[in-house]
Amino acid sequence: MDGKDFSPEIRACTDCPIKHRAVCSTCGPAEFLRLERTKFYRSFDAGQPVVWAGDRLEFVGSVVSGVATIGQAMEDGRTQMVGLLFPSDFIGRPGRAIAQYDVTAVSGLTLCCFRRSQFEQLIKDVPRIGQRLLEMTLTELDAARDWMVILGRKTAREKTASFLLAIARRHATLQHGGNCNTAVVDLPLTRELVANYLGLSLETVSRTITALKKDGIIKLEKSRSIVIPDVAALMVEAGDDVDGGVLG
Amino acid sequence: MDGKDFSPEIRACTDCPIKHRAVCSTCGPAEFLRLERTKFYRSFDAGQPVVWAGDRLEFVGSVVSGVATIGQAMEDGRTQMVGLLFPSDFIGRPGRAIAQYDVTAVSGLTLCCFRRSQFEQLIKDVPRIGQRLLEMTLTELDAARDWMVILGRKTAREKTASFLLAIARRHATLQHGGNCNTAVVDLPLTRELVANYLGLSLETVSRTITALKKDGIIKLEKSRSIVIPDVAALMVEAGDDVDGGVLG
DNA sequence: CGGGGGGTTGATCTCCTTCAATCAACGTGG
DNA sequence: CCACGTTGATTGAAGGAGATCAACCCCCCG
Repeated sequence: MDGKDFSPEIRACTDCPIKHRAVCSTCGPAEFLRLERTKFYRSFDAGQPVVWAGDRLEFVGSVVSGVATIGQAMEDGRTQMVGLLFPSDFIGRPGRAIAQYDVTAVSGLTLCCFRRSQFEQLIKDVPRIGQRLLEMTLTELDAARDWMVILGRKTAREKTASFLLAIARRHATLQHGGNCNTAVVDLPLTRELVANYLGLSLETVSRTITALKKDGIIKLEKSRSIVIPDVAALMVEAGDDVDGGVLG
Repeated sequence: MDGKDFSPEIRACTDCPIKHRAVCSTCGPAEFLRLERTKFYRSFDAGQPVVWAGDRLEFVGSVVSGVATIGQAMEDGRTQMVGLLFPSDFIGRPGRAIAQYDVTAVSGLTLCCFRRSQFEQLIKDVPRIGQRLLEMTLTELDAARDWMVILGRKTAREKTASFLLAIARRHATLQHGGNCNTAVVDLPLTRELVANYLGLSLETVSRTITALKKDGIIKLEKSRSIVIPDVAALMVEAGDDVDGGVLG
């Protein structure tokens, strides 16, 4: 319920950068008109909370730009990240008034929001929106389960490699168009947040990245800008099947 | 694609033990008629695979009775359980032909199934089924995220306590009707499978259960039958907020 | 009686955490 | 322009939680 209340200039849905992937991606012109009447934008500065676990959340929305984290804190201060939100990802849950997790803006963040009650009605009126949300939620569930394998069974090195690959899959600037075996990753997170995601200490993350660098698996341009000269080699480090596919 | 092909006696949906919680719980009499025309039952013995990751899965379905696990294996043999399926839980994903995870029957298992193609049509025709599936999937996603916290940040003792509580929440025979602070849990899983769920070794699970017993937090009737004399005390061990609520 | 699955317990080792110091980059105000 | 404080990152040393290897027990069943 914090965050800046001013809206960026209202944008037409047809110009929206996330229209092909977001929850609204199956909408037609008539439905966009309805969305445009009820949607509103919210922006958050880096570090600002979008909502705390346990608070009421009266809106749902899509990330238009920026990155946010979904996390949970234990009383003694331990924290675990349980999701990472990139543009087109969805925040909030229809049918639930109380947030289950902390959501925090990592970088500057802009959301395209709807009042929860209105969105619930929207789902009833426009089944394809509900279908799209189901599709997205099933994908999220698979991602969460993949993450459970990483958290439960992988070593620090495998965890770190897996993380770099996951970011690469969503964010990478691919080089060498041909085989696409080289990638450049700009980490949106600090070492501490990466550790938080991987269930490690930040020191271990730092050491592991250094080790991967020493072994020639990655190169650091800056501490947040990482070159992967051989994606397949990194996949081996991640302990995944290297089933031929590059950046899955 | 294994499993016994004979069906148990076909059951009327109105007599079905899971009709109040399963994906069909929002259906009316007319919709039940349609389900009854297309549904079929499948049974699996304890230990049998329902489907392997990577295999085609041409049906979706609900657990009618028994328990199944969702898991993933790494090439070197490490495995991590990513879900536990009890009666009324849903298996399979509309829109996906290839299973993402291994599903295995833990005890004798009976599923109420639909051909995937037919179920996809069903969702289009009957929006409330899709809505119910969305609801269930969102709940699963929250459960998966809670599990990520357990896997990433909790100690062996906290993990074990959390697991016992989770089973208690779904399975417990409550005693002392008044305050409901005592519960009896019948573990559906071996120590090995519990370890698999918690991202631990089976030895650590065994030691931790012994330790909890020595500390009076739990009592063992048999190795699979566990008495929780004071649920609140176990919640403290789990490292969760003991926000008053008993068995959430 | 033998065999096997499930469970417990012990000894050792190792990977990761913890605590701590140091460093690099960056901005700010004197 | 340079001291400084701050934030993020790296590196080192020590300790511990849990894995691993291995023995043993218990109970059921053939």
